[in-house]
Amino acid sequence: VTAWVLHVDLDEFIAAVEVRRRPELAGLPVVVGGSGDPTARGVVATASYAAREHGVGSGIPMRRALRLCPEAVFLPADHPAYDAASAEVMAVLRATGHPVQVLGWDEAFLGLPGVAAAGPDGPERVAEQLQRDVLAATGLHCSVGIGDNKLRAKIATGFGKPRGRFRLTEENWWAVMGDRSPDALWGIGARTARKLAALGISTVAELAATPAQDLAEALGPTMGPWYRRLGRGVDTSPVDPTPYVPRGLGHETTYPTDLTDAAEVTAALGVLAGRVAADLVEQDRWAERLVLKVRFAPFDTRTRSRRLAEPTRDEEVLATTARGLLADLDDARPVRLLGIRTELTAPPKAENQGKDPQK
DNA sequence: TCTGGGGTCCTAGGACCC
DNA sequence: TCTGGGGTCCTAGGACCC
Repeated sequence: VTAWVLHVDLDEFIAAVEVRRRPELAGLPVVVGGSGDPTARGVVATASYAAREHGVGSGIPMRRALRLCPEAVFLPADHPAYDAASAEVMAVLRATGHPVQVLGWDEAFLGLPGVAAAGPDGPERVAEQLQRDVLAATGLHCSVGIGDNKLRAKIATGFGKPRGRFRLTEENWWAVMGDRSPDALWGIGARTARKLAALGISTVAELAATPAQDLAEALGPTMGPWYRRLGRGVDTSPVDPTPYVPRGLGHETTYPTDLTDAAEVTAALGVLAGRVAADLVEQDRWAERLVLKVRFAPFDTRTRSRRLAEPTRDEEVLATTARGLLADLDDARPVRLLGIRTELTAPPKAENQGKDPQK
């Protein structure tokens, strides 16, 4: 039985990885995103804390980041470097022997059985040791949320940043969360918060007190009741250490300048199909459905999808299918973005995993 | 807000079948 | 056919997260 859940989240992960290999950047405003050129199209992936003091944050356009903080060091995203650093961190977490559920490059849940947290200081001791171990092994700082379930642990982390810990349980849930806006919850964003506000629900406590049926009618039979559970901090899902198996795979590109020529668009779809096919081969997976995404200038986005006649990883089949879907749109406006995503067939049964998929 | 790229899951309407 | 009800699949789009 799991007594506690820890949520480990690296502090300014991408910026920290860049600073780690270029120590002269320590303490400076560092902004990573897009091509690294702050005058080109792209948004900020991560900003160092020094850059955040100028108002630069994840998701804002690089051009705006340049205006807010002209002295910042701008760098392109280097995915292989972040993959490698992430693997170092996850290895430290797994070395504890506790189940680890990876959420992304820089986050994971750990399940602590009762005995591991039975000491006089509870799970804080385990969290502190983890922070020391991660720092010693990787040079990276992290924050840890401590909860009686995954939802509360995940939310708690934000209150512990940077380099700290915070405990959020049934006991202090209402004191900490009750008066906050519902979008403080993991799973409720700006759009849903606005819909809730229109229903007269503007705090977590009000959300928790709303009958599930009212929420189901307004927000859907699955989502409505789920939002109510979020409001109460209820989450029964286990820490699941099963290795992640992707269900889809794709690539998309926002072009430096809009594509206006049909031949250019045709060629660009060929490039995307080639990247997707290469990944399918590399990961030994098969596509059974293809989704074409087109963003016409200035920002009107359409998708068209088609089930493939048979599972494929053939570049030409993907390109031809995507071009056919584009032709169906019958729209000659300039193109800002093209994307090809595939949905994958179930992977071949792993033989020596020792995992029971039913469990 | 001149607005990235990689994902996941849910919803709703229509087709199709019995 | 002036057509009931239920189930499943397909497709487009929405919302969220890192």
